[in-house]
Amino acid sequence: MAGATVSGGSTSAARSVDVARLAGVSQKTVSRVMNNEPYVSEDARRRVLEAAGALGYRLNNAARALASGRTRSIGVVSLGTALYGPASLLMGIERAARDTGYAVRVVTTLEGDAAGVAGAVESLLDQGVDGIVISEPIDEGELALNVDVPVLVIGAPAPYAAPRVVTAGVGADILARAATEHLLDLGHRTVHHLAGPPRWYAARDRREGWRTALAARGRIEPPVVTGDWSAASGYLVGRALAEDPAVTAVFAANDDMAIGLIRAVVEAGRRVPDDVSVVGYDDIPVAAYVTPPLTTVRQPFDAVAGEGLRLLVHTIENPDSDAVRASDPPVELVIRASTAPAPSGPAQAPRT
Amino acid sequence: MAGATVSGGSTSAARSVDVARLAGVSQKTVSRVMNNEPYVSEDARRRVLEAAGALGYRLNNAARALASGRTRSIGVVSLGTALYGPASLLMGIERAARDTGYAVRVVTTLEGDAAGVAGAVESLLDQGVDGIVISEPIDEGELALNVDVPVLVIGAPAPYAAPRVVTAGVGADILARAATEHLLDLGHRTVHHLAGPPRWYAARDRREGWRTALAARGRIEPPVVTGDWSAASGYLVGRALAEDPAVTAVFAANDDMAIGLIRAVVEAGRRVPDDVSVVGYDDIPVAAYVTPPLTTVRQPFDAVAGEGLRLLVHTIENPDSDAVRASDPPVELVIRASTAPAPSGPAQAPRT
DNA sequence: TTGAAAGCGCTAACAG
DNA sequence: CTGTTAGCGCTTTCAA
Repeated sequence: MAGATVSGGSTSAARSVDVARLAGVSQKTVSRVMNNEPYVSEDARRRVLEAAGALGYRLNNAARALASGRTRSIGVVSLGTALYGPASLLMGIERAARDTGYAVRVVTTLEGDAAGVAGAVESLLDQGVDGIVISEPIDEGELALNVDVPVLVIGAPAPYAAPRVVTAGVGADILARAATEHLLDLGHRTVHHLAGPPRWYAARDRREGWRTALAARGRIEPPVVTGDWSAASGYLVGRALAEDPAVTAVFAANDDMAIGLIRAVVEAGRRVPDDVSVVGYDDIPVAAYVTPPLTTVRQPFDAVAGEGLRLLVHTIENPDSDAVRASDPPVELVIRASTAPAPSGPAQAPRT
Repeated sequence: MAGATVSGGSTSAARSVDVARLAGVSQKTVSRVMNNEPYVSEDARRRVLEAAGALGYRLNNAARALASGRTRSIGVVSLGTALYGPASLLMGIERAARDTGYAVRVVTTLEGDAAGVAGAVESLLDQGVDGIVISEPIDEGELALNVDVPVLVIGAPAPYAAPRVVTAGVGADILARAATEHLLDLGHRTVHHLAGPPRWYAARDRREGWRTALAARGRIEPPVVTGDWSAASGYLVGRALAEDPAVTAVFAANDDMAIGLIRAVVEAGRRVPDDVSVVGYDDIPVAAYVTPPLTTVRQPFDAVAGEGLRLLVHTIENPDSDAVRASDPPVELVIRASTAPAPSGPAQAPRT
């Protein structure tokens, strides 16, 4: 094909034999040079590099993959939204992958996607990847992935029956617990929870952390209200919380919902944090600047992506190594102005 | 390789010859079936599909690419941040690409990246792609991309000297103009501008639109202050604006900076929108829920990505077609509560 | 409608 | 240190 579509004198892409000819070496030597292999004389190396430059030579990746059986690329399954968490993770993964010399293929899923994560993984496998990253997955039932490449699951306890799985970024429960305790320490009788979609592992973790904190202090556990991560949902389902005078402290499963909730509270005529304290989760870039600045939990997405990818690549390149779990990254409660001591008095000053 | 390394009974991945043997047809017929080519009897097709299923057969993409000269994948150069605009575009591109049957490879750049966009493009070309999307690029000087695949540039007037370039999503100036006029219509004497980094085409477009609107009504053009798209920068550089009593209306180049600016205004003891009106750009998901809800310009990222990608694929598959420019997508000014009539009198007064 | 033969451009052994 | 020989698993002719 190459060259066949070119009508004029335009030269089709140079191949390694062309470089070899020009450099006066064998094709194999060109291959050695391009792959930075040892056992090439400095002189030969120089000549090859020169010839390659002159010809604009570029290794053909398809041929390389076919011959070697390795694609040198990893596939990422990411949620197809611009939500801060998934997007940050995706960017972090790409950067980390590039550092390790792997290219990145991406497939996104949407919630309610018929094919779902399994379909995305299939598609990645069709494309050809040496490893797969599943970022912030949803529980779609015990998924038996028939995968022969290592899989990294970020933000979920590896619900996949795949051969070699590494996990990273699990442990949101600890932070959710810290967030809840912060509110309790402020004197609130109990803490309400505005949860994420129950099928998300991330949502479950945070809910568990909240529940644990409450249980540890013997507080009553109010019914959970559930949103879909969006500020809009935080606003909608938050209206009920906002109007309930018993509610003085809420831990929202992410910052977007926290912001929506705050709006609902404000519109209900109550003040944040004077009447209602709110804690978010993620520390999105605007969190420090909204009104009031949001107390929240900061996740080190880059660190999670980086360490997870390092482990994945290790597993790819050392097929016999055991599956591992990345160490939990340092997380941090960022206290700003959306939380304050519980309103004093009989519990709440009724305002309508 | 396949089979050669397998010592025991472990089966290595099935190849098309294996399927052919099982189905009792030639390898070429398997190829025809897998590619949905015509001229295969229904019976043969069925037998092949059956055998493929039984063997868990999967077309080898590397071999396919090598033999056909087409990779069926497109590369995306995206800014490596979770900023709403770039992230939305990336997700939209992936979705659109999948709809057209192309896989997606991603390379991110960071501002101040030594290699920059050119380096990212190189890396994509090394990986092997049939087309390239450059999303929201930065002006790094007239870039002569030595590229032999079609390029789609989103959000910039194609500063690339590449053979076949399509552009999409250019035209922010019109909306920036509408945003500015909205403020002028509200009775503000003039409108200040909190701009994005000057090297971003998106930032320039918005600034031009603002400038045009001002000029058209003969208003004075106040000095521009510049941020880096982040809420933090909006807050920092916004403090000067916030404290200047002459400032009653500001058009910020994106919502994050608008939010940071509002915080600065509030901290300066002035009210939004009573004393200062603020308009953002992007309509990020929290824009409707921050305090006050933000008047902003909504960009249809999905539509831009979708149409741009359609054109790119068309150009890939019809090499002789002319380079085109996607039609400008419908954009929209969303009026919320961060804008109000100019404070009357020499000082400021409450609004309606 | 089907199949045989000939590569695509590279890496993997194995010799020199 | 360098080259030779075989494929990798497909798609592409071209012939039947």
